[in-house]
Amino acid sequence: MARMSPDERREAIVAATLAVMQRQGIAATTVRDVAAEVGTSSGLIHHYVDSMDELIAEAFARAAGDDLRATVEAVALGRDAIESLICFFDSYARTDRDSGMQLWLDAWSEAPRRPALQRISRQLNVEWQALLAGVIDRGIAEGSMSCADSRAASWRIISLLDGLALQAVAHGDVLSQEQVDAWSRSGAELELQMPKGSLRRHTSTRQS
Amino acid sequence: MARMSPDERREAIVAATLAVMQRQGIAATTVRDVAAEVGTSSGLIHHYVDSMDELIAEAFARAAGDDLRATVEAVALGRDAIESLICFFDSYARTDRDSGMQLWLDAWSEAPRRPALQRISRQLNVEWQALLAGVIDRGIAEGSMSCADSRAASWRIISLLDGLALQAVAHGDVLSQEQVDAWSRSGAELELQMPKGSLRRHTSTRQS
DNA sequence: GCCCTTATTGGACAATTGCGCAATAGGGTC
DNA sequence: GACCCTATTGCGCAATTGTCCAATAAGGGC
Repeated sequence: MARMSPDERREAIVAATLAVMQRQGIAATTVRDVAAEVGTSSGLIHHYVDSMDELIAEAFARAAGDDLRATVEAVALGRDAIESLICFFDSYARTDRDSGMQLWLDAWSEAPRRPALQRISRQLNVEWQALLAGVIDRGIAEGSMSCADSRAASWRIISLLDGLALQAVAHGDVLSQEQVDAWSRSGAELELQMPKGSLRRHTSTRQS
Repeated sequence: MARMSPDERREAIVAATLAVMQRQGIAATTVRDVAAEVGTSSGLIHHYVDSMDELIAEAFARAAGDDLRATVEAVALGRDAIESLICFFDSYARTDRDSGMQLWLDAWSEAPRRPALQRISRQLNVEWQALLAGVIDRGIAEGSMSCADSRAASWRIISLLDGLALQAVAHGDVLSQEQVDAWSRSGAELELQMPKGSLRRHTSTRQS
């Protein structure tokens, strides 16, 4: 294989790891599979990475972090809290849930045995909740949303999103993506005492 | 090891498998670990079970099925829908969430690669939703609950429970069991348009 | 064009996996 | 007490795993 600069190579390895993880699951991701995906030998992987755990954690952090950052940027576009919340749901729905949520499931499952993965997933999850809590607080200040406890509300909404997305991945034939998306939004409307339909899809119907 | 009747032995093997699964996670459960837990040789395990996948699926079905049955019985004790729903939450809270939910996470994660496990988890999950939907429909008929779409409501509440329990397992230091329990109940009250506090804990404060 | 750094190779290594099989032994039946 | 069925053993086998390492070659600085 052609010689590459360390930065490029490392990038390629992380990207390949992510691809294998999405295809085969975290538990079934092996050094040799990653090497084959990059198109190099297995020894090269360990030349750039100390251990498999570290590599997996880094690839997960990349994927999940990108999703979060995209949603943070989407939320920032909203002129008021309601628009931000709509952008939040739009961005959340746009991410590739099937592979994205399966990755999260794998991460939660493997976390007790992979400390690096546990740290990353905890941190990102709290950031998701904090992002949502910020929007809710703004909505309360603007008078467009109302709830007894914004921390409880944000955790409940995040949990609802996780739970519903989880069902869609695990039982795709029972619940459709559209149902999950619609139910997520109406659940948030209920939680924040907003008029029905306030959170209806905003962007054009772009589907991954 | 003492010779046992096939039924007893099979029972012991499934029980041991469950113990190992809860201790080490589904992915890290090996034939030899199970054999050591039973106190026999590894060969004996395969004398009773065709494959590891089958054994894992059976052990999971046992554990998760028992939890579901316990809740079904608890719900049956309620004289009206509200009591039944309280019993539902009481029973749900009483189960050992830490190991129970971790088992579910493992199952969802492994499902794509273990057909037997996928079938069981799908079936049980739908039964949970059906159980809750039945209570809600009764509540609507009795006039004590109200919602636009009972199917949507039951899926949302189930998803909320899953999502919150998941957070408690994955981030036990951020969310406490008590918070999760309280937030689950208040979420259901909101969803079903019931007065605040309607679903407060019913049984004596028994904690696992 | 030489040389030294280092990216890259390809296989060795020990540990672990699920599964199979021939041998052993325990217990119920006659 | 002899016998037969089968529960039980303990090891072997092939495949797979993460990790390591000596050898190779590519490419940039002089």
